[in-house]
Amino acid sequence: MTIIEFARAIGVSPATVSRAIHGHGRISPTTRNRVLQSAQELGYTPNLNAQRLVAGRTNLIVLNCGPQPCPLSDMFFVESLQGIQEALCARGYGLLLNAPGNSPMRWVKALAVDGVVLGGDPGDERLAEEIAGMGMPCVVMGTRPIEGIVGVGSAVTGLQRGVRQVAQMLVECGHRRIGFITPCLLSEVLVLFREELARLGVELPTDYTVRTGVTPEEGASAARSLLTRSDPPTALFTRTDALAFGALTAARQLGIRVPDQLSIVGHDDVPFAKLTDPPLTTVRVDCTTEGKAAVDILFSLINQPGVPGRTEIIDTKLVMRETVASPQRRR
Amino acid sequence: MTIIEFARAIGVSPATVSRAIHGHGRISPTTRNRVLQSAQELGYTPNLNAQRLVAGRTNLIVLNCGPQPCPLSDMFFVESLQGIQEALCARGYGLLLNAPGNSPMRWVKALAVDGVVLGGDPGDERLAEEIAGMGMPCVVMGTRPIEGIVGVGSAVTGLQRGVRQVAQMLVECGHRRIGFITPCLLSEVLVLFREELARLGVELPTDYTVRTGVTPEEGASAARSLLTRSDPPTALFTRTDALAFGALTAARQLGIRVPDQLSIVGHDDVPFAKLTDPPLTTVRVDCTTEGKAAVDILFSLINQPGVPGRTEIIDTKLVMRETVASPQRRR
DNA sequence: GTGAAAGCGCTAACAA
DNA sequence: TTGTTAGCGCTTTCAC
Repeated sequence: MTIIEFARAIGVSPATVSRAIHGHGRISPTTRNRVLQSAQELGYTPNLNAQRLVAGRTNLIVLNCGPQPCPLSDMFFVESLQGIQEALCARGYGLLLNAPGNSPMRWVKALAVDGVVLGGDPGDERLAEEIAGMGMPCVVMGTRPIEGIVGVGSAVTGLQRGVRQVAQMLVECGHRRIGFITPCLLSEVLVLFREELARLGVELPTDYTVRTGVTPEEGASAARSLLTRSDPPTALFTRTDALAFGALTAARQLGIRVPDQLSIVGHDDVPFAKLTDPPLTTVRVDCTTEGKAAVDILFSLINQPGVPGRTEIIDTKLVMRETVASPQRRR
Repeated sequence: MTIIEFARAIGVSPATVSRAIHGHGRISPTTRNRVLQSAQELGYTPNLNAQRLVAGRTNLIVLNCGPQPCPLSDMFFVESLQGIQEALCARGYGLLLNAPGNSPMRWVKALAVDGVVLGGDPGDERLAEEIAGMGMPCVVMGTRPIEGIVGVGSAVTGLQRGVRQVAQMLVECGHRRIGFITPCLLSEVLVLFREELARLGVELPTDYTVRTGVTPEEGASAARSLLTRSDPPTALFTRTDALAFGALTAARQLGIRVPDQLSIVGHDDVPFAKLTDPPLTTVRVDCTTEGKAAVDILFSLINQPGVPGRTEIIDTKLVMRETVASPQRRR
């Protein structure tokens, strides 16, 4: 049913119907109520596409997520989604999910959305500029903000707090020989960790850091190489929980008790982290808040175009569970 | 830039531009190429909202997912998404994600989508009828199909195969006293499992089945209650992997070696199932295929309205890992 | 093979 | 307070 048919059916003009539905424009409460009730009864709902065409707004946001599947980013993805949907919902907005591998520019160019959230992949920087260049607001998530560009905001994870807390906690517990395992070539977490340890007077030698893959198996072998040294570390910090799972396995196989003889700390707090045996002490990344912040920033950009978006940093934090204790002599 | 501005800029009529872009209608290859190239150069893209208004089609599907967050359905959700996006993408369609807690009718009534995929929650049956009643095609996922309704199709997980395989495999291994743990009041899996065991001549007594919560902790205590009996089961089958994780922990705490002294089989094959120690033997649910099937069925409904949609059943299957062995005497 | 013009369903400026 | 009407940007008959 179109607005004309509906208006005719209840004996008013289309304009009156529109006014009744939107609430603005002068209209008598009586008419308004009558129209609203009739709409209910006759099941009239405005055609969203027509509304969008005339309004030049879609009340839609597109989320661009990286090339899935990756078990890790999957988790981050789902959690972000919670926050994004919540914030969107509160404003009557809908969420379009861009297909992995496709460019979100498709939606931007066709004016099919009012803004875009970039999930935080390498390459997002260039993408953000391009999007903003077309006058479409955009916000990046992930780990490194984009600043100073008109129409681009950032809601990112601040890795520093959690990593510092790990360093402090480990040192306070009495650990001095600490190992670090990462899948990255250049790990920001490693840099921060080493920095903070140094500040606390503890050195993290290069040969106590090992670079490996992303699977637990690879984490296990990395841990093994560290733990079978003549002067093994008393604690292990891994860049991801998956690697920590492997470390846990390696320790068990070597007959090293966790946490008594070896402390292990993961990073990311994936759902399974609390299910390991013992439950993994790790660093929580609050993607839900990050998603919510991203949308909040996006809306401030939508409502006030022409300015650089702000940057919000969501700090990580240490979650104490049961894989850390003061070091004891092995054997 | 509108089609009129663009057409004027390159010295043709809007109609010609439209024909060039869509490829149908009579148009000379020369003009077509010229228009296409100019569009590229000048950056003209048709306004999607206008296209949708005039076409009466949106090239958009809405996915309705249940009330999140639930760690389990989250996994299913992400996996389904892969299949859904893939199938959608292949047809040039986009995906709208309905916010949890909101009714997808919002999009249906406003003609903002061409079809809907229901994630598979209780209540979907009524919803499906309502949606189809408005002439909008719809497909349910999940575990129980909806059949015989015009405009409604189903792509569901068939639990039977995997469960049968578990029963057969366990019995073949020599297990006769088998325990079952579930969070459900009425578990279809339990029914199927008991049935198949009976067929194989093995009884599953009521007091070897325990109903508990969804967390691993609850799984652990359920397992403990079974394992501390005077005649404990030699194998445990749990309705979910999370419960199996708990069973694994319980066994370890009781000093029972898995799989030598106790076999454990989970269900769902969540990502972490392969990360347990030892890796969990479980039943795989192929949500990606299910999502893909759902979209395929939805499109057949979109292209041929007025008929009941077909039902596709995606069978589960046993994934052998390392938590099952032939039973040995404990102690 | 190409252009002119009518409408898709809605909103908002303007009239009444 | 309400109705009339001119677009929003596009596609698609229908002439040419």
